[in-house]
Amino acid sequence: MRSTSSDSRANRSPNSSPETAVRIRSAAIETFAERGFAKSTIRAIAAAADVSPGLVIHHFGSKDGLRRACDDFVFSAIADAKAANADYATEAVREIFASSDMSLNIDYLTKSLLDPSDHGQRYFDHYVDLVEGYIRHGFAGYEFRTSDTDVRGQAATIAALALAPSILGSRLQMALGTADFPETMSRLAPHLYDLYFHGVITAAPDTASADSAASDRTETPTAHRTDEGDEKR
Amino acid sequence: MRSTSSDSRANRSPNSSPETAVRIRSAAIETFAERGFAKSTIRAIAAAADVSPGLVIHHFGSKDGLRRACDDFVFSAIADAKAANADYATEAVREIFASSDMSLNIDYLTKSLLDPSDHGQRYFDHYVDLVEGYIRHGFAGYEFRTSDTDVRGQAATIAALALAPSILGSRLQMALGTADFPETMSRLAPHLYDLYFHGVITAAPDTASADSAASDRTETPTAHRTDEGDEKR
DNA sequence: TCGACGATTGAACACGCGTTTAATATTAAA
DNA sequence: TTTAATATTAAACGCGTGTTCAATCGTCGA
Repeated sequence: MRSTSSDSRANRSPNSSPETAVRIRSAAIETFAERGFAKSTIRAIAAAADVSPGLVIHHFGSKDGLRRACDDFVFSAIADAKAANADYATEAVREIFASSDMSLNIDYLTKSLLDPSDHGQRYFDHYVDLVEGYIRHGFAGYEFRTSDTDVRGQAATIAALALAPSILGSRLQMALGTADFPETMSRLAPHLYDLYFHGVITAAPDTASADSAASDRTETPTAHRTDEGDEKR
Repeated sequence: MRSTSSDSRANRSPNSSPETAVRIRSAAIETFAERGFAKSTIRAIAAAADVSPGLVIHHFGSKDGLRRACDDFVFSAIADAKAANADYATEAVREIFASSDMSLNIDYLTKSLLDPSDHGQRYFDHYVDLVEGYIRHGFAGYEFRTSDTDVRGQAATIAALALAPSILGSRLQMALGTADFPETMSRLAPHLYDLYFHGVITAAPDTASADSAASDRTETPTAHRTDEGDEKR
């Protein structure tokens, strides 16, 4: 339980403590972003930061402590970026997270979303908030159809779908034969554009074929439905 | 610790290999579906199947062998279900996978999609094929807008988005306060319905506000864009 | 009857993991 | 200079993992 990072009292420590701690944290963020938390080993992170495994523990207390430090850093980095871009935002939705070093943070958060961590949930909730704000008040000139009865559910839906390309990035890349993630995204872009502007379904079987722009239903003929009966989950 | 349920010792003949192997595989599929491959231990699977860890290896060679057996079984189970439902299909897209025991398989494949396994990719490719077929020829009375230039990319896009609710099921459940996955899905359903039928964006900033139903673009003002510059991935 | 073979098990092995520990190096304060 | 405190490391500890191994049990063909 060393108090770390922010040194307790006036000590520019003998060696290079803060600098080294930052280097370890950076290596950890990269490793976590690439392999996920569970598959990342302290030894690998230590090697990437060119220090001993013991030093990682010394500075962050434990692997979970390291994770918390990374979570905090990434989260506030994104919050800062959001604040900075809030004004002259020129593109929509996730475009806020578009700067070069932000893609690393996105990878990190995407991985964080996939293993059951509190921070991952916190990030997802925050992201839903963000989308809800966009839906309600627009974003960068774009305006959104707003659900009459359940904007929160609408925001959660859009948020989940919007994260899919990042989460399935490597699968999409393989399926489409694209070289890297940006290329994959520009391949998807026109279809996302179409979907968000016009939808994809043009005709329903028999019922409800001509309900033009009515929002919100609770039970529908369901153009897209998922599991029905199941046990756990 | 060997407890009741299905007796294995007494009347069961010495060689109950096929039945036992099936029981192990079933336990493995459940465990993998719930916790993912990496976090599932052979000991846990063996306990769930009421056998010793060694027997799991004896029947399947290794943990990877067990995984392969599970992959094959789930994949062909889904293929069979698809073939069976191919005719009187009544709902769209993933609805084929809607029977009670199929939700387990979906969980399994969803997990398989998230860690880098060959079978996960194979499943994703297959799923894109499926969606592409629906887009081209319709499904159960639904008709889809078809991209002029890149149906494959369109199918991959829709496929990825369609998987998002399953992948992020627990996150959505927490964010919305829903009780279980079916409830979560019925919360999302109307918004998915709206999105797939009509889209969500109603007005763009300045450019391209009145292109009504034009499909396919290669560069757009991008209602939904993602990362731009990044290094790895 | 009897031997052989496969199913099955409990114990143990080898390994990688997060973490601990004892020792050393380095520096600020006295 | 001395002293105290921190940074840092190499080695080892404890644990959980996948897997191996020798032994046991039950069945079946001879």
